[in-house]
Amino acid sequence: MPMVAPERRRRVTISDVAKHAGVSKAAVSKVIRNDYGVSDAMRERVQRAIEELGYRPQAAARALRGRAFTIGVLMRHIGIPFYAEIMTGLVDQLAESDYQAIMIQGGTLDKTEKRALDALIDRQVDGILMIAPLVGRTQLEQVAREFPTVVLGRHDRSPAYDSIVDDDRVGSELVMEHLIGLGHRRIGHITFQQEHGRAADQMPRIRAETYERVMRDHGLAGEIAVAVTSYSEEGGYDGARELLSRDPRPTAIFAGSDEAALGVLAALHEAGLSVPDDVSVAGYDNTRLAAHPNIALTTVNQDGVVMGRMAGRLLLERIEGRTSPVHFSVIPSLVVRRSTAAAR
Amino acid sequence: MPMVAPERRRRVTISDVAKHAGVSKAAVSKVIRNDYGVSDAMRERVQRAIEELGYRPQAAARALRGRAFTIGVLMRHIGIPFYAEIMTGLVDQLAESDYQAIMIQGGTLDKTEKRALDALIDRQVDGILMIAPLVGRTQLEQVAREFPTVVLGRHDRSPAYDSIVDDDRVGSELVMEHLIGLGHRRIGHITFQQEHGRAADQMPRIRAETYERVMRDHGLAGEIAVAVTSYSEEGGYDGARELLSRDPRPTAIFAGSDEAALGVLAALHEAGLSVPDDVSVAGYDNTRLAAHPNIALTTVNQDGVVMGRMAGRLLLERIEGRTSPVHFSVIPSLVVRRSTAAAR
DNA sequence: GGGAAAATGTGTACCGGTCTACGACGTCTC
DNA sequence: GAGACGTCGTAGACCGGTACACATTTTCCC
Repeated sequence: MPMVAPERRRRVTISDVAKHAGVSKAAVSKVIRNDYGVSDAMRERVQRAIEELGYRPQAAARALRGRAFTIGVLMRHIGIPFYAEIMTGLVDQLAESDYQAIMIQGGTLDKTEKRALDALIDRQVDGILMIAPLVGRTQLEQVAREFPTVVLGRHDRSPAYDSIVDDDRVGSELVMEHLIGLGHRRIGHITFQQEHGRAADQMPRIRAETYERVMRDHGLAGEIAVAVTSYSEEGGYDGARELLSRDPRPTAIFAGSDEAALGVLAALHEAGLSVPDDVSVAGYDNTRLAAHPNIALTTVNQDGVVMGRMAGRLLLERIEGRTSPVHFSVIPSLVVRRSTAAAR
Repeated sequence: MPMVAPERRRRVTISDVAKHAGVSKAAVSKVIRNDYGVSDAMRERVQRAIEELGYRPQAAARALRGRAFTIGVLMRHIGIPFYAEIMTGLVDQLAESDYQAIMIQGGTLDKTEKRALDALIDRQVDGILMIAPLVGRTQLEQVAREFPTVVLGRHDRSPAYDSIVDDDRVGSELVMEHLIGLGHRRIGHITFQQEHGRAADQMPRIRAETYERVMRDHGLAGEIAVAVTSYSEEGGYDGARELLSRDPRPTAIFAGSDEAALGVLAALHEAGLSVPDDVSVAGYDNTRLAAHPNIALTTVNQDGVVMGRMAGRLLLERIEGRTSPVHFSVIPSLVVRRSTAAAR
């Protein structure tokens, strides 16, 4: 018996459908795209043929002339719970449209992010969602001029793109008023220093400035203590050690992010200090971890799902032709857990 | 002064490059693809033109005839730290090639996963990495027959695709021997019940079976106690409550995943039981959280980075034409932390 | 020096869709 | 009943690359 090669059967194309339905390619195309000038009879006929053959249009071919029906999402890493929330919202919003979201990791270097962004552009995405991108404002605007773009998590507005941000000022105020309300005076803050010469990300700056302003507003200017490290767990750890080395040490620490707050908790644990008895700790982001009983971190919740859904809506609008920019701000809320308590 | 429309300048194409360099399109294409039959002079000349014009080939156009240089990754959700590790390995491996990885979320339903998989296929990816997919084996094989496919985290092998798994048998043995070595006898286990009629995911079954086997091997058949919930935090919580309701209650719990172990910790916390004094807890996966001092979970480490890198390698090989299947197994290791201690 | 073989460059069909232009037909209006 | 107009369907150029066939030149070898 002769060995037959496992025939890699060709994918069904629009021509196959046209032939099967006894109509022209153009007609099938019209039906697919819900274009004007199709009779009910034609629509039904073509749709049955599509059904029978199991036809699915090929995005690459569509992209060449029309749209790819693809939204590209650029993020530093996956694995960040807040990003997952954003995606949930985005996917939910896109579910009713014909668009699909694909994600790509940009990493934490300018170079790798650039490569990832190019990769999206090369793949002819119809719109781009950039989550907390590193890229400079000028290049960002250049991209935005060519493709519908929504930037999430960056405070530098531009008429060229839409932006979605959490109102970090409000969120930081919530934390600070909470701590001060508990009687704390020596409150330390951990912030994130951008690389030199990069104007990109104002978010840590806003949180830090709000911290300082609220301190001053309450006559605590002399107690201001900021550790400049990063928003990572390591950054929180290092920052906490720096703050704890002060004499007298702070009775509360407002970490700029939950990640950093985790590092703070680790440092306190190591130093034999108890939370919240010796030191109160607050974070920002309300990551899933923060809710765990062993962590129970007081933090700020920003609704990632809402942000993601909004991102989807804005992108679809831009794809449909809107050119006037929209800047959307989400009001955060405070989530009080066991990591903060009255000062002693 | 007349208002000039912000001219959306056309993207540079291969023809532009050809014209600029004074050669044919075909020649440029050859240079790009590193094809045979290009002189050094030609190569240099074309490359300079590409440089000068800032040309980048369009993936959609390439895909139509040749390759898209894209690897599609299908995962349930982003936001899972272990997946992030896999991606790190994959991206690292692909960095030296011309391929780019894009990700898509399949969700936890058959229907949404199917849609996501179709979306990848419609986008003409050259290879697919499926991380713990839900899809049935038959359909999986069908996809694999048409596209180079690597499946990660599923134990059902097939000649049609490559698979990468953690050796769950070894990992579970490590945990169990550790607990038994500490003197525990009443050890409970939390496992994940697949939906009815789905043969998909044997992984929880292997962990559970190994648990039972080791118990029996040590003459502890009578102490076997399994809670069937899920691998999520909620599942762990529910499972722990079920196990704790026994009399006498177990002195140790082996949760099938770190996620579930977090839920176990929450339940114990709520019940006023101390870890590890009253109950020892072990997980599986060594997520980043497990390492945090406030959690300090004994768990099994599987090297996601290695798995991701291997996935990349296998995919590239398949794209290059390999058809014989490869099944790769990663040997896990035990990470002992403070959540386990000698039985009292 | 001559013929074969290897190296190099080009022309062009083709991939699978979209979109524009146009023709055929039916309906309405006066 | 003629012209205007709206509706519906089709032909075929086109998007930006790739790949094959082929022409031309160069190299090699005896």
